[in-house]
Amino acid sequence: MLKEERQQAILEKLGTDKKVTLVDLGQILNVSYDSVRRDVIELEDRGLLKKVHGGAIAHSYLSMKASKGLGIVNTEFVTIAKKAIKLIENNKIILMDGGTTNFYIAEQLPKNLEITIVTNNPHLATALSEHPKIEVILLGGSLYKRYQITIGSKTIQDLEHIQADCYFMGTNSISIESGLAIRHYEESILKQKMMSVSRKTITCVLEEKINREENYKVCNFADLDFLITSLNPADEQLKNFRNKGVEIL
Amino acid sequence: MLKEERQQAILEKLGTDKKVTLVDLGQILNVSYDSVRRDVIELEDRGLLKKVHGGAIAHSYLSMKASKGLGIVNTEFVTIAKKAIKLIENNKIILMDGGTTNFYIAEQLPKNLEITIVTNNPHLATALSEHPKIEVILLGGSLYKRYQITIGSKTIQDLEHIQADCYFMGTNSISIESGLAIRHYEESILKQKMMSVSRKTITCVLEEKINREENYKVCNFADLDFLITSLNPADEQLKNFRNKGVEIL
DNA sequence: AGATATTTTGCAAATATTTGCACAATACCT
DNA sequence: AGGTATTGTGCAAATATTTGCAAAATATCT
Repeated sequence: MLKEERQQAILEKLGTDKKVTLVDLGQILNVSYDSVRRDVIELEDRGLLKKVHGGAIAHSYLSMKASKGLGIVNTEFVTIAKKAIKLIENNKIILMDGGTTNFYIAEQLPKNLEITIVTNNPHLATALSEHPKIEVILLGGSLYKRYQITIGSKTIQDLEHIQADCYFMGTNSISIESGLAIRHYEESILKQKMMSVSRKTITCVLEEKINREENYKVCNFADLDFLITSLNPADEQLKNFRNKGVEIL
Repeated sequence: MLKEERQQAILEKLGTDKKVTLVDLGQILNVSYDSVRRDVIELEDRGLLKKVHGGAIAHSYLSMKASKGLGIVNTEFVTIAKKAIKLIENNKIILMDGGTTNFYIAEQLPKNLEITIVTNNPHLATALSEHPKIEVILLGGSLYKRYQITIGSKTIQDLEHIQADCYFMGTNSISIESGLAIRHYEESILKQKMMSVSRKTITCVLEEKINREENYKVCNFADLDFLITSLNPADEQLKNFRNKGVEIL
């Protein structure tokens, strides 16, 4: 029995049952416990299920899809999150601001990761309650309702005392000429501050945001350390971004 | 049965019933009392429910949302919120901390009220997005997952620059002898700080919390300015609290 | 095709987690 | 106040996981 065949079967099983134990899987598929365990680990790495002690359970969005019949998972998020998570190591201090992509990455972080996440996004903060080992620091300030983040001089002041290892910056647009830019002035200032207190800056962008331009510039493209997209780093669309001292993943 | 499966079942049960006893859970899920007990503790640590003596109840914010949907709201909350809202005037700066009662009051605030709410409760902050005229300031700090509030020296530091008109303090217990006390040390210190930066302190307590005692004292009863309960101010239960310089509503 | 790498698989010992139980301490109820 | 129920702890058995290793299967190269 091929590995892919097994893994497909595991996902199908989870699609109907929502949960399986590794022992069951081993018997059903007629392979060793170890093999199914390794399969499950691989599938978890790809973000296709959630591994738990003794078995696996369907990912919320998979069961969503099955039960409610809505929402095709944006595979872009899955790809981006997987790449992003590779950059995160134990005991690091990670800065994350608002945006859907960051929220998704945070949710997908491995449960055993022991890191500190500093964020100005209260939704992201409370969502991380699911991760017992992650310490969450919420940045204070005025709540900007439209984007559901805190903002303003208080938020910037909170950052004074922080030295983060890396900063996952959400962005609305990225281009070679205009760099990274967003739609809100105060937020652009805040992002600059966040960059300045972080050793590395990483941005994860959806395809639709590449080569777009917005009003308030945050930084030049070359100021980044990593660019993560759902595309293959060799993709044509990323041609202009190469050889600028930014690692493309 | 997988641990996660059990925990999910517990949350689902709570979603519909609002409360469960550990004994019931053990029988329904067909596992030992100890296991469900440990599950409930874990879930509480993640802020997903509230553990009570002998069982668990749905977490404030979840149960609040769920019960509103069903049109069932604890009438105590309604009574308390009406009294509390009378104390709030336009252009005031209001400090509110964690707790179900404050959450309910915040949700019930008139939509045309133009005030600023300062809070260390991210759920309350984001819920106020529904109120376009209310400015929301979120206090930063470490997120204490169990109670879903920010806490610690950062939070206290954020308060340094604030002078509030009134502070709605959540509490776990109130009695004449022991004053107001709660279960968590750091939070008790924070509440003291909040009192010190507010002109008036108001506490809203459910009937069940009257004459109870907890571990960490926040202040004496007489240090309050207003006490709000669902009872008639002339009620027998409040007898001891009269003539102490605290206005009872 | 045949030889050589690479990946996959199953196994076993060392670790770690989960679970149920006992018992003392505490909280609750009438 | 006293009896019962509930908690917090420590413990030991049962289960799971990790890791290294070697055999089998598969892919790669000349």
